[in-house]
Amino acid sequence: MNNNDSFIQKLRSSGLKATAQRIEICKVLFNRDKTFHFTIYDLSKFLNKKISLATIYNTVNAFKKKGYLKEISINSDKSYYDTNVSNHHHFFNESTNELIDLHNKDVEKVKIKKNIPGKKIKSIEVLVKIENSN
Amino acid sequence: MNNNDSFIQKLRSSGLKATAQRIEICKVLFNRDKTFHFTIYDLSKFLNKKISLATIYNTVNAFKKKGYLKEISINSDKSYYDTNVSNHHHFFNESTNELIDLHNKDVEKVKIKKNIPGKKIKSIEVLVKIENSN
DNA sequence: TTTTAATTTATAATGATTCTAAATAAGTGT
DNA sequence: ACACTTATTTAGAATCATTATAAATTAAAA
Repeated sequence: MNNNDSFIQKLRSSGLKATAQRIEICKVLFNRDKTFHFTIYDLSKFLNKKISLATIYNTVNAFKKKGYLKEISINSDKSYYDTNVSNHHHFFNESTNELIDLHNKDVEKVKIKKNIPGKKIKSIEVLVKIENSN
Repeated sequence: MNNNDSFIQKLRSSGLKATAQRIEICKVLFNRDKTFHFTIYDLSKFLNKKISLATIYNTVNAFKKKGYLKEISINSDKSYYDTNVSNHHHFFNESTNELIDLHNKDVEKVKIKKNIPGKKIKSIEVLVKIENSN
């Protein structure tokens, strides 16, 4: 089974049609050793005008809904996404607007001593903002 | 010293001219018992069309730069601000898009076991996403 | 009071994202 | 292989938050 086939399976198994565009996007996003942090603009540059911007948005939103991508919470004018959908955290380099993974093992378990009645915790996200230390 | 005077002092002491608009905005933001979480849209509703939207943006940005307001990191189409500029964290109710303070004393100290060479940590923010538990 | 620079403002511009609706293509059944 | 149904793609328009512009106003200093 080659790479494309695995993407086709992945797409079909979640009820998405395996279109050429989605497979192309899968290749950019998931054929990687390390996790990929990106904006729509970043992704569109990788795709090099081969795919319409509307489709890129549609696909990223679809993948997010299916749990293949995760949106990262930072205050920015644009959305950042992460191919690492497991539980983990981030450094955000405010000098370069760059994200760096911060694995769970590198953060001592975050313990919340307050609970909100009638609500349950969905996720706990730690964002460590960093800057040049000179 | 009445309230306005204290705002005038506050503004002047940080090199901002004490304009009627800024004093009006100070009253909305800082005459409160509890901290105030808001968007520009929220604030403009409180000000009830008395002040131009451009001025509201300018002022919020100026106050943020001076450290009177803090921007909160959540992935949203708009920016959220907080009148509590001390070190603390947040719950974000995903059902209602509402923010709730999570004081430092209610979070066990977040310990980061990884450091990025040449960078220093500027802030550590914890965002606890919650939803209805039924 | 005069002066100067900061501020306010309406409006235009920008940029990210979503919407629209027509054309295309995937997957299903024959 | 073929037709059918429905999802998807797409260009372009629309929307929404935010910033820029540039002329009029005003605060604060001289």
